[in-house]
Amino acid sequence: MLWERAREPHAHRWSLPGGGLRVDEDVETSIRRQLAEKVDVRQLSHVEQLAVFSAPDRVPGPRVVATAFLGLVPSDVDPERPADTEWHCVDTLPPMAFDHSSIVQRARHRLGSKLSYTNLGFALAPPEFTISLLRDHYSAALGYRVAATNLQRVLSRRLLLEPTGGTAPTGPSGGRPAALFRFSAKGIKVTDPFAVLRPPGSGRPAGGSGSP
Amino acid sequence: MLWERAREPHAHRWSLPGGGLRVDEDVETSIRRQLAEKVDVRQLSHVEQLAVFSAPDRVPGPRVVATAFLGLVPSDVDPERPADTEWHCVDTLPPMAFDHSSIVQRARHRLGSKLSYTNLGFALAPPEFTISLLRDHYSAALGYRVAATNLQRVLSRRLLLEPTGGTAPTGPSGGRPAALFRFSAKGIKVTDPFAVLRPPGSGRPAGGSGSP
DNA sequence: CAGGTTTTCGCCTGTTGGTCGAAAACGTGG
DNA sequence: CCACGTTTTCGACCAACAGGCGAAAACCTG
Repeated sequence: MLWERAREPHAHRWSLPGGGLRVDEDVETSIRRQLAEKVDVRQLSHVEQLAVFSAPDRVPGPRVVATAFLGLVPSDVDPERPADTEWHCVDTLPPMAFDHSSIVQRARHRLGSKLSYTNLGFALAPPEFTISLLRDHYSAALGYRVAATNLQRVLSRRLLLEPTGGTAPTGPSGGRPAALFRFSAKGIKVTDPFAVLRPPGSGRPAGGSGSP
Repeated sequence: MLWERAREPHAHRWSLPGGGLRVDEDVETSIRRQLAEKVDVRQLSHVEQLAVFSAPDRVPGPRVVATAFLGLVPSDVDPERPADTEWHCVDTLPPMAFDHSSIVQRARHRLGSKLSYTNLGFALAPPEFTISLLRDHYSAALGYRVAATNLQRVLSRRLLLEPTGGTAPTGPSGGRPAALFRFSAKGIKVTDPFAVLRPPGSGRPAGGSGSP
């Protein structure tokens, strides 16, 4: 979500929402306050620090150091917003102000990396969703098509998918109605990658069928 | 590596190296400059942004926002350093100044997370090393014992291990001399987790043995 | 009710990683 | 100089995991 700058510098170019840090708030409080001036922050399903951008010449004039955040909103909500802000596709970005273009690139990269190893995918989906919707989100974020079969199996194994029993309304061209799922709170909370080198005891001893 | 503060506030408490950002440098340049006042920065094998710490009261007096970094040094080097600095074990830290204790915790967590999914392990090892040494480093950083067999297989599959042909001197209690390896530059450079949901084409089609 | 569409499920395959045991290569002490 | 302990290395086995169909299920339209 970008907004179009009205004043110099970089007038009429698109910009990420943000602003100055006050003396009595930390950076996360600040970014939520900045965002609240544009949209309803309660819709935010995920917020995390991305990185500090601090090149001396990244902004003309006095020195400005930026702490960039990655924020996600479920795909079914379109928060009320002022006239100068608009949603943009990350693949077709307009000319952007300052170094905001590289910030977006970094955010996209981070999202893709974390998607398949964490629960972050659920931050993109509404409370109840179909596997197909989830598949579309994953495909878009990762840049390649993922199979619905694998997605469901992987997430089910981690006890993250819980069927609601309901089914989604069928599409305009027919087809079997998709089952609805929700994010199971009893599932594994994953904010870090799973370890490839696991602790001992997570495997099974080989049953020695026994050559003599 | 910590240094003992001589002056108030928090005199005689241990502190992470750091200092103010100059107007003509970015944060990474700055942290390298700060560190250069203590040790030989050329020994640093890895440097990455960790997080911003910005609680309004994290430092008494005027507001200070910190960008924390994670820096690694190979285990065989012990850089020259002034008298007021010292290496400490992360499990037994002394009373620390400001919020530096939580910064260290965060860094330790990050190291463990990234270790098994990236090439970061090599930043901890000397140019030539044995599998046992690598195993010890991984075990220490992850907090549990990893098997040398698995470690070697996992890293070999990623084409990261390259035998030098030499062997390490045998220990005081005998034992087979360990083969030496080096980090292969032709291996896969991994800074992000491997994707669990892989792109299509990475699996193999099922050979239909064919029920009628 | 025949055709098209979308979802769902089962089965197969290749790969990965944990475990274990045996063999190899070294030092030491009797 | 040879049995013994020690450490590393290698091969084999097994379970879990993830990708790839293809058939069946469930819905709509005409």
